[in-house]
Amino acid sequence: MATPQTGAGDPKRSLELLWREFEPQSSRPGPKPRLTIEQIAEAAVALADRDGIAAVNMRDVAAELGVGTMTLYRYVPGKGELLDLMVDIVSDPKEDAARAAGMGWREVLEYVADSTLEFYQAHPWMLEINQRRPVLGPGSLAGYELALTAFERHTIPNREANLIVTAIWSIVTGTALSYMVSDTPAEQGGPVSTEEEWWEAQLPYLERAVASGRFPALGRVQDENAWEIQAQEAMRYALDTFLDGIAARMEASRVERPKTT
Amino acid sequence: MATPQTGAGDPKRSLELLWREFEPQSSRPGPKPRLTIEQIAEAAVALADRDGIAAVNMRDVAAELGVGTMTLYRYVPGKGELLDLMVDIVSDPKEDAARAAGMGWREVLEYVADSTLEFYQAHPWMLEINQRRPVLGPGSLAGYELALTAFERHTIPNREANLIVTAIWSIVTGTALSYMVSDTPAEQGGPVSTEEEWWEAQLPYLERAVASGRFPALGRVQDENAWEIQAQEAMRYALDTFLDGIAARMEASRVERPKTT
DNA sequence: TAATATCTGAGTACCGCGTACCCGATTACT
DNA sequence: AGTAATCGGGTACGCGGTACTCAGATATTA
Repeated sequence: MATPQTGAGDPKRSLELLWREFEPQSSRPGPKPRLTIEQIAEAAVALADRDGIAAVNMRDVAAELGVGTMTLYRYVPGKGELLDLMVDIVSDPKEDAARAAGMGWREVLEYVADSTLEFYQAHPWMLEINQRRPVLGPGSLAGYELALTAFERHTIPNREANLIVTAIWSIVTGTALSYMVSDTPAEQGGPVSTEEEWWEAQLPYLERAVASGRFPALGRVQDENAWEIQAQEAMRYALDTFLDGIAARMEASRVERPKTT
Repeated sequence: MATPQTGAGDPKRSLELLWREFEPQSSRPGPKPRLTIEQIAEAAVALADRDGIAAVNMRDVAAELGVGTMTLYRYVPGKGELLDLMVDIVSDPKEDAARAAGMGWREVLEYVADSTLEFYQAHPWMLEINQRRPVLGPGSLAGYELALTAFERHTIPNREANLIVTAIWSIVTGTALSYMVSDTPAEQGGPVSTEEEWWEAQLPYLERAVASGRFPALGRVQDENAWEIQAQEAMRYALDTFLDGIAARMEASRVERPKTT
């Protein structure tokens, strides 16, 4: 568990946990549980939203809920599985899905991209998590489902639809990673706390590097506000350009073999 | 250090470490160092390439070099700074820069994207690392410099050049994240080791989810080889589409205000 | 209603990892 | 030669994940 990553625990147990709706347990002897899995996940998410993913540990999550540390293990197999659960719960677009109904394909994709960026703003710890081995639960599937609805009334090969959705996810996540250098409160105790201080520390070195002449192209980009770019702007630039390319391609194929609507 | 991320250590000390070329130390009393900073970084990189970033710990890196654990701290302030060093060292495009000379802008950008994908194949642990607070050292700057050379002979506003380079980085990194579900040897001891087993475990749940009717669009994408997509293909699709958009934009601006070459 | 099987909550302890501290050995400058 | 700084590396501590364990509570079954 050194690296917070999805699928770090036993994936079978993660899947059982995420899809627990599939196996409603019958009534059993013994006391009723004091907690629910949802409560634990929400407490962990709240902690992560507030202090970053590094602050999420079993002791503190338990303390947040007013129970002993080991009590959590009655509900969740381990920290790895809890992380998968957190990811799936926040990934659920919930009521967003309804809003996308009736939009055109481009509108839906733009809406998905925008709300994903907002999502990263609300849960910056999602950018700290290594997403290899995604554990697909109801939440993630709902998110993918939402993106796919863009092509509901269009004849796009499934394979291409997948490529498009992945591309958009890449664009949004990539720009979020590049520009959301969030100041997680967790590290405010560290030697350099704010983003501003961060760049300030690097400046003298960058200046010397450019002065050395080893980076001529970089040196030419020193003017104006070339570096003052926000996540929203960078994402929209990449997204718009990409969607222009898609639109051109769709237009071309429509001209090739005309089709009603 | 729970989360392996750049800039986790003291950034000032990281910068001093990365830009150590700026301050060549004069001869000092005491024994000659047995190691060099490069050796340590390379040992750590080799370990990460082989077993993933989670396998990189001070004890094992030291053992790899045949020295005591604490000896490393004579050369490197701490693990966080070592990680920044590893990132910067592998980020250096080295001889790639020469090969890009003379290429057209699109060719350069495609070359950068392709070699970045290969880079992730060689160093999959770079995808496991959280890149917030990038510490800019000579290696990363050289990488950025290489991408910027694409616009050397074109009049593109600096701001836009930045947006394009970032977009390409997002596309490559995003698709790598999505499709390079690498089987890091480190976790081969775990309950599910190969990628195949991984998807196999998820399949029954996905089938039940689709069968439930809650994900109609997903259900429609069940045919053919819609899900069999490789990183290379996904990246090229997104990249080509994006570059098409850029080309169209450049063409439009050239028509607007004609310019020689 | 009584018996029983099972579950809950939580303290204790262990292990892996980063690293602070310390000491003897070594070597350049005066 | 004397001095002072540096090098190697052993020891130990703190933090975080979690295995083990057991007393007490409680829903089901007879």
